[in-house]
Amino acid sequence: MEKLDLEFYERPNVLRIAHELLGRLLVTNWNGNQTIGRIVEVEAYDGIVDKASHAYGGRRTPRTEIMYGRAGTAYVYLCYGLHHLFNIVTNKRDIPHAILIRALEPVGGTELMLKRTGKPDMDYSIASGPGNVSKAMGIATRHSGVDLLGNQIFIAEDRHAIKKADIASSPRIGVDYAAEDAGLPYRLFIRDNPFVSGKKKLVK
DNA sequence: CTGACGATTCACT
DNA sequence: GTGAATCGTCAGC
Repeated sequence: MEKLDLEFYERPNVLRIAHELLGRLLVTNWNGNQTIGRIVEVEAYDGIVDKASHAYGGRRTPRTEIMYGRAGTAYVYLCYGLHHLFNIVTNKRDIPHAILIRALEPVGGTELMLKRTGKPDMDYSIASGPGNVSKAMGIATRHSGVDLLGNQIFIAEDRHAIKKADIASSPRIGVDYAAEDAGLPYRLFIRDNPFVSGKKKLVK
């Protein structure tokens, strides 16, 4: 499996990268256990100009500092005290772009995913929604800062390219606080994929 | 030091 | 549709 490289992550257009992440494989690897999921839903966060981003207005805190670092790094944070949300840092240093992975279609290590999530059987919800993605993949806040060019967590190329026509967009979920930016179509997902989270309300 | 709250999920009405 | 779970983070004192 070929990893996506630094050039891929360092590019300036976060929406373009988000588009290109769809259909690719997220891999986690630790304690001799590997899990693999195809990325079917993402959200782009456009740095300091984006009111929905933790880095809006150039806000820097110990937690968000990761986003100002090198592209191709994991940014994981705890949401609502219980959910670990996994993001990918993009663009050059000091430009805090990030992409939230919101849903995966299980590809490998499904037994382990079932064990981690406590589900008796495989179903569409196993890695649907950002909290469930992390749970199924075994990702937690302690992985914030992990290098995606390494072997623990990485994104792999995949032969099957996603056609542009198969990608749909909508406003992002749970960012109503972001005023005029709340309506931006920065949530991207593979049309008709049953693992995509939420209700189906297509924008285009 | 303190309190308010979140890029959510799930069970329940 | 509504509400509880649950705790690290951060602004404000």
